[in-house]
Amino acid sequence: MNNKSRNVSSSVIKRLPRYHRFLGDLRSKGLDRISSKELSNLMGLTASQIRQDLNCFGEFGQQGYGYNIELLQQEIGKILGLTKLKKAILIGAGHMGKALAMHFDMTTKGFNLIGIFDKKPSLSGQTVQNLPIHSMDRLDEFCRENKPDMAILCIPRGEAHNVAEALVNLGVRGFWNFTHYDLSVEFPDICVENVHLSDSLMTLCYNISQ
Amino acid sequence: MNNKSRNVSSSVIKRLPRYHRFLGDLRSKGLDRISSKELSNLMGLTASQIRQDLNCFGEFGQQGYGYNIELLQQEIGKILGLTKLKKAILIGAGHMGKALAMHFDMTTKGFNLIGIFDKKPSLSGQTVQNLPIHSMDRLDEFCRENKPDMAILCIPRGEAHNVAEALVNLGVRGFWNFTHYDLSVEFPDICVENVHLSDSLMTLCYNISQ
DNA sequence: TAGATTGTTAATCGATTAACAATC
DNA sequence: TAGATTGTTAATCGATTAACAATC
Repeated sequence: MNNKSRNVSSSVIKRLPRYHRFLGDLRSKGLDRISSKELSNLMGLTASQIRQDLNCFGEFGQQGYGYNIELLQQEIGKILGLTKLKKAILIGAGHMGKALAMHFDMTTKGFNLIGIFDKKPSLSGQTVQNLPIHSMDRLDEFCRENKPDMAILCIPRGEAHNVAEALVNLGVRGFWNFTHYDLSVEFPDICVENVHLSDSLMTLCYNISQ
Repeated sequence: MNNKSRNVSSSVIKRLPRYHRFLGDLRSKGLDRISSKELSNLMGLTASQIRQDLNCFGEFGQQGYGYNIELLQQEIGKILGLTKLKKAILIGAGHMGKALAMHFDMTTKGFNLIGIFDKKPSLSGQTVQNLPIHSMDRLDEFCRENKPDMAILCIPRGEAHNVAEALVNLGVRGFWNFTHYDLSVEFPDICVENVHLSDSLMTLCYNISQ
């Protein structure tokens, strides 16, 4: 990785996946190069911002030419860490959990799903995407053996605290958090990415109401 | 509604649902009042920010006392527009769509789900939460009759553009967008709230990789 | 070479934090 | 009244945009 400076602001980081996606689109259209100006028009940003963002990590362009699309996408992938797959487990195999396990390709986003857990005994033994659903009793043993890096929390809010605490103690360093529980206040050193659907829908509600 | 000034920044708006949630928690613990200082500790913010945020909309506190929890939650609910239910339709009844329709209470977030559509003929006639799944052929007629305000897009990315365009022409003013397609560039006047799961997971990947 | 476009510095804008008078 | 805490103004900080010299 090519980080110039260590601390890149989270505003910049959150734009990287979107750059990655747009560059992928351009690539699949068979295009080779693009200027920051053209890309900015496409994405609804300023060219300045794109250049600033990229320069947090290195010099990927060429004066007078622009950026090589394939190269730039690969570089952003490397920066994001997509190339080195990390191990993820899913806690909670309800509708949301199953939907993620079955229809969401995590391997192109840096993760390998290696285990699924649910506290409901009736689910134990079922398989989703060739992975058996384990009982929660086996979580401890499984984590000690397989050392997952990240856990996807698709459980009711009331269970989030205890499950998260157990997982942190078992070495899990990040959560993809679908519960309505705020893990980041409690575990400031752990990486948490929240998918707070309620918050998102309420924000939409506000905007539509205006 | 009590908006002092018209244009409240989106940074502020995006914090409102979280305030609403924390106030609900406090309420369910039977508490009556809280100061901005106490709330800031709980939420991991500064007291200043909380007071600044709230003062975009009115004066809800009392010097020397703090804020009445129940009252403040209600006020924030009103500001967000949760009290007046808007009509939503769901496009795409795959795993994600079904999970939302079955396990996500939209009525507490300002929306009423009034229709479900899927292009797959085999799903037509099935019901989810007492709502029949309609064929996409019926979308036009349904919208003219029922005038939905918002559409939840749980469809493949390739279909997003056409479906969204049709819905905008039918009067839909907002999208809860689960596709990996950027609607906001194309429809700048329409409210779009994106749930880009891929982007979210990649961001987590970056943070874990550091 | 001339034109285009980068990388980077400087200027602007907006958001967060600090401070404090007003007041319950 | 004295203590607490708001609402609000001023100061700071960070992020975005503009400008331009460097250079392909």
